[in-house]
Amino acid sequence: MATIKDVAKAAAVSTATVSAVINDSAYVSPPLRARVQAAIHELKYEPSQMARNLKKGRSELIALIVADLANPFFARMVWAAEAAVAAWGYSLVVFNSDEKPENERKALARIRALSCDGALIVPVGLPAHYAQRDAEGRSFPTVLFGRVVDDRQSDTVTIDNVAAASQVTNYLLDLGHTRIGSITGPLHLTTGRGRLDGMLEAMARRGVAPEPGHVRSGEFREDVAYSVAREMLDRPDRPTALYVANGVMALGVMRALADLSIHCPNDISIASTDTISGIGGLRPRLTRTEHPIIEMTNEALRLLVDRIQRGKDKPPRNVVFQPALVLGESCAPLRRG
Amino acid sequence: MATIKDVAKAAAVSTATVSAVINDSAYVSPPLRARVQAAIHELKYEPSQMARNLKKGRSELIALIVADLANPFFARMVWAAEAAVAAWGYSLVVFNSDEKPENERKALARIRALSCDGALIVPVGLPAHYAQRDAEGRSFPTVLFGRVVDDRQSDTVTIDNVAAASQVTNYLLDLGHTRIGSITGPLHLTTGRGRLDGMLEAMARRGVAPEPGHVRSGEFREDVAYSVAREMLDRPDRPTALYVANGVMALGVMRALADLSIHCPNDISIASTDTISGIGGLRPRLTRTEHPIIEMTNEALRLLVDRIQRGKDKPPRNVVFQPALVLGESCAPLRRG
DNA sequence: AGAATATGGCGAAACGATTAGCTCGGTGTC
DNA sequence: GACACCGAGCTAATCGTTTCGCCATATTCT
Repeated sequence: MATIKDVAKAAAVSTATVSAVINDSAYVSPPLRARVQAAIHELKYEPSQMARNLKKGRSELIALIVADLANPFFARMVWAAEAAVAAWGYSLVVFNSDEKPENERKALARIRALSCDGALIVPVGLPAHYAQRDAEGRSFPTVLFGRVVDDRQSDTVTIDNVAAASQVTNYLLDLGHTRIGSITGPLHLTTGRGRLDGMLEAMARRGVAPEPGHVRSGEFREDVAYSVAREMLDRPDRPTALYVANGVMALGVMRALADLSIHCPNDISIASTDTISGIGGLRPRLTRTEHPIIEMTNEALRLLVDRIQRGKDKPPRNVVFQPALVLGESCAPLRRG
Repeated sequence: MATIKDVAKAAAVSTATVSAVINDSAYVSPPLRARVQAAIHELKYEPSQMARNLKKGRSELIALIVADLANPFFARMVWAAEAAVAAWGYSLVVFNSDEKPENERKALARIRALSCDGALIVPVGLPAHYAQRDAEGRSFPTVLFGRVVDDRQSDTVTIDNVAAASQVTNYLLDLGHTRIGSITGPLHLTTGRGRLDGMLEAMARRGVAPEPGHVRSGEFREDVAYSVAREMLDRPDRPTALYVANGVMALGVMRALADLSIHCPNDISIASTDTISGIGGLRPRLTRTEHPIIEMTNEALRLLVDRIQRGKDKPPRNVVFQPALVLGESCAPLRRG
């Protein structure tokens, strides 16, 4: 590769002038500028981003750590993040913590080593200090996404999980259901806990409560939801309606229903929270809340880039999005008797 | 951040010694080593990957350009690639060309600027010279994935598309179908062209050919497949079986069938090539070929890392994977009459 | 004993850019 | 004509590492 020195030599100017031409950082007379540009073209010179980064102390890299890359929800987030990051002139480095604190720790170390300019993190959920302050007391630009952890340093972008679950549950209650069950996510995550709380609250407001055994917690995984659903639904006292905590799990539940020959919505009503691409082909269409994941990701990156480019010392901001209820055909009014 | 100089000063040694301690690159006497390590700990020193990279001329970054990040197939590939890359000690920078040559060009430029050590590329399909040789004639380590383009410089990892389509088509023929239609991918891509060719070949071997209007090409997108299917299938002379070129499109076709109240497999048999996660919840289960995307991605990264670490001048290798036919319930024998 | 050989550690030159500070003519003002 | 001022371009220091070559000292060989 040609370096800036080669160009300087070829154009018979100093490296400072070449730099000025490249960056438009100072006035260079037309003849010189032309010579420099000719030399650049001639030598196929491209400035080394690495050298530039070292000097300027930034890397134009933004890191994304997601909790589960195999989950289509987060895959979609990667898609949105790549586009947003590119639009801001950065590149995206992707990490998968796979819900394991250990992997998250490794990724964070790697991010510091690469001197990424900032990080968008779907935390695994342990209370942690993500926005570690360095020696000078400046904190590393960080936006936490989707899950709330006890971190008063970082910006956060989340969805109102309680509201999402309440909306869905109220809809089921309005259809006359009272024997409502739920397959929840992990309860140490706000996305798991909050959705269960929202459901319980909504039921409590109508003076009902789920029966024991009708609320089962699991992981946000298709196969786990499948087995939990098979077990819960293959008995006479099964619920008449089921609230499933996320889209991936809903797929598992639908698969279980098919295997058990339970018809939805005739035999049981199913509703869920959040959505995943590909769910569109499912019949019956699922009644669910949709989360504006693209808008959320864009907003998160707006916050992040703002923190990178403007001050790192602004107070943290917390943006909460509202979910929207979308009706499918997976729920039916309770049949008496 | 503390630098190597600070550490050297604190431990009263030279920076060379600190470097030797960090990298284990030379013998350092126990007392000195201890002093240095103490200083490192004391100052919370972490070597700057950026400075290191500049000096050593590598970045420990591997780039991945996929043709369509919104496609679950490629999302899954990102998942596999992140894991593999991390296992090799690299980090993954993700780009989305969105099937646009212009975006791919930009991504390639960015990759060079970041001095990534290598790139795994799902090419948009234009004949191009990906493994550009630099001034010294060494080519940039590149592996092309999934689609064949005219590039004799790069390693490639692909699937045998013709075989995939043939298998599926033969299965439909064995069920007695002869009025077989197809919704194909873009024919300028080998994944599109090859699958159509495989289907036509298989039919030709049995002395049949699709009727005009029963082969329609589109894009690898759910919505495009949906509208093409609606149009093709909403007429009396519709095919009795349909071969759909990929998983995303199959979802769109199933959606069209539901809207048209055409029952699968009673009224029409559907089969497709490749698979996507989430398709598991679909009923009836799709008869399809499965592509070993994880193994393919792992193999591609093995080739890439090998090329990065061993010679860049080995002759290019081309690995072709074979698809496997997986039977679902979306196909039924032809009903005479 | 003196020469040859090893060995631990240091000094300083890279890597490829940016940028502060300087030089050196040319203008403008009084 | 002397003075300050300005603007284009250059020199050289710097970012934080790695690494080549060198220098003492200690060990071994003849």
